[in-house]
Amino acid sequence: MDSKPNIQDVARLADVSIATVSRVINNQDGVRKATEERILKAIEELGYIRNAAARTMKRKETNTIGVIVPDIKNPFFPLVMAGIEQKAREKNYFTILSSTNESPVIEEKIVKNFIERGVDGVIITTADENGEHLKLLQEQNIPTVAVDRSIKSFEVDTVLVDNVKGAYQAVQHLILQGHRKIAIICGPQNTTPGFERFLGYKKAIEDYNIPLDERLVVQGDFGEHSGYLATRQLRELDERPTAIFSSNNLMTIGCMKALDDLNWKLGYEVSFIGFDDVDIATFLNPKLSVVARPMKAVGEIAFMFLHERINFKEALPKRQYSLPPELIIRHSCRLMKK
Amino acid sequence: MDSKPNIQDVARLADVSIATVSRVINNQDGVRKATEERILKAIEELGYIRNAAARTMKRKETNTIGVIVPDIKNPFFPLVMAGIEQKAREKNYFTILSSTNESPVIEEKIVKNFIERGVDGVIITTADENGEHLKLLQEQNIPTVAVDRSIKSFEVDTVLVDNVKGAYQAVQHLILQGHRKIAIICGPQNTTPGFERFLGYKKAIEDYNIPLDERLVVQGDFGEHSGYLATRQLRELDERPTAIFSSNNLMTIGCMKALDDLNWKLGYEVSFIGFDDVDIATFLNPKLSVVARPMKAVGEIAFMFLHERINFKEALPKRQYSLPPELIIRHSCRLMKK
DNA sequence: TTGAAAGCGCTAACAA
DNA sequence: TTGTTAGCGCTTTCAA
Repeated sequence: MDSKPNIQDVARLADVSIATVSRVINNQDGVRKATEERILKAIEELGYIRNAAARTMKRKETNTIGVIVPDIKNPFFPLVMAGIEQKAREKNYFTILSSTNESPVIEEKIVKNFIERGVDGVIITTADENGEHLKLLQEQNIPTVAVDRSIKSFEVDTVLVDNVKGAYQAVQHLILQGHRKIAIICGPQNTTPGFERFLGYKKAIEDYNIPLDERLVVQGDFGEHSGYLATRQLRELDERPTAIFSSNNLMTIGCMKALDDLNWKLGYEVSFIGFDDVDIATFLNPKLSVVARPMKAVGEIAFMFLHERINFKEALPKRQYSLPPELIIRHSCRLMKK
Repeated sequence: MDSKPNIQDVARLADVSIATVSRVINNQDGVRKATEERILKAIEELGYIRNAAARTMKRKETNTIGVIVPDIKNPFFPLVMAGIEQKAREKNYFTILSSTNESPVIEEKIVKNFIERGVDGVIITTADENGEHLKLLQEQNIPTVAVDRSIKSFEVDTVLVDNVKGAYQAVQHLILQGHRKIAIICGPQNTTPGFERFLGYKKAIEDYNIPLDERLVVQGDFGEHSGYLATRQLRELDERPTAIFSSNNLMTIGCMKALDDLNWKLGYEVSFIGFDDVDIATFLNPKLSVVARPMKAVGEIAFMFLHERINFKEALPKRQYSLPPELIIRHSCRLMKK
């Protein structure tokens, strides 16, 4: 067991040719039982493990998919990942995950590295939807699925949650409670989720004949701190909103911290609803109403798409799947007293 | 651009030998400027990307480390991962992550797959500390670092947080507030964190001459639901505890849900302190006191250990690093009224 | 400064 | 049922 044993060593020990050993380690038939056992024994004895690099060189496939997320610390992604991994495991695929820290530069490096490694496909939530830095995927003809954020510069299969509908429902709920001064903490408008959720907000107030008040529209960056700042800004207004809609989980957390610091009474002085369910939702008093997304299902469908794309490459037209969000009513939206 | 271009295609187009191309793509010198530019141009034109499999075959190293965690959905791990990734990126290593779902069987498969791929090392929080299923790592002489949970069956570098100390401080804090009926929600006793935190608990009450009351020791499995159940069980006691110490983050969450359901007033009727800081800690009322762990530092040190081990293999003795936890006092532990 | 060529460990086509 | 052999795409040694 000096340096790593290879297929040669096994063949020699079992007194057969390497071709026969190859058959055994690949579970092909056409090997006499006794021979197989001898080989298995040799493998065991030497502690032989097949070299994936060499195998890949011949086979041109790795049975591995790469997953790229912008921020592993955002709980949304581990949940999506769990869905991907489960389905992948069923189909005998391996999954490798990398996080870009929201940096397109790092993202590009990761993509390149994944391609070098010959992943059979990639699932990505990009740090920059314009997607120029992802052209490699297209050029190299790598099956790709976009999740949560779409890619502008070329066509890919995409799995999204219906952001417009989710935001609409949330805001509608507020309106039906009698609110008219409804603020929105927006995500970045150059991202699909940020833009579409704002769209849903606008659509809802429009449908109910509420004029859009620019002062109630505050920009955030999907980060916790921006939610905090936005909330403080809203509090400064002469005419304060009676309700707030936050566009994502992290900003919701920031918003709650601000509410607490400002002593702005959740549910009483200001109603609240957020996009994305969060851990803290049921621990607050009152409990937070939210629009929840089916993260695991997102991951599962993303993998199914990718798997089909890997196996039929050109044949399929590009698809987009939009999952319905779910409105979860708890107690943070109160009826407006007239 | 029919099938993927290789080094041959580049060489042909640039009218040089493949050796020269190889020099360029590996940034070696000894290539005339003009030649280099011609090659670069050819690479660009063809969209050439070097094949990692072929490269690995020659080089015998991948500049990649594998990370194995038991549950990607537990926020502890993404945070550790962030620390690993950051340091790895600095040293030009790539990181691939897989989650085992707490299954030693899946874990063994992942380990094997990582070895097949020739990872230069692995960082692992194992699903089964006895570690028989990890012998491969040892046999194949793969540099390995254990994180958070140790491995019994062979020696590895290990990075832990000082569980005994953390639990001791937490329980001591309770004692100094005048509590004597202090319950513990334990983790599995066959895991290092579960066992050691119980040890810290015992040590603390012993030091302060409080007899161990078996009824106040409830077993959990580190999962949320077990924390919930444990809390209900404690509530049933004739002599209820005046304080609870929970051994990890998920059980803390379960415990909080139970407190709420049982209408058992946190801080007033029962004091609480938990191992691990949690998102919800500062949103509860009163805010939760906890023992926090430096997750990112854990990841960083784990990578540093691994990196040294990769570069000096045999030379180093096995090391164990124990990080100090931090006691964060908020408001969930109240002074006992005499 | 450049090129020729050996060979890394494996799979698969073909032959026996 | 088993063996021989030609590469897969690259790095690296040696020679020019």
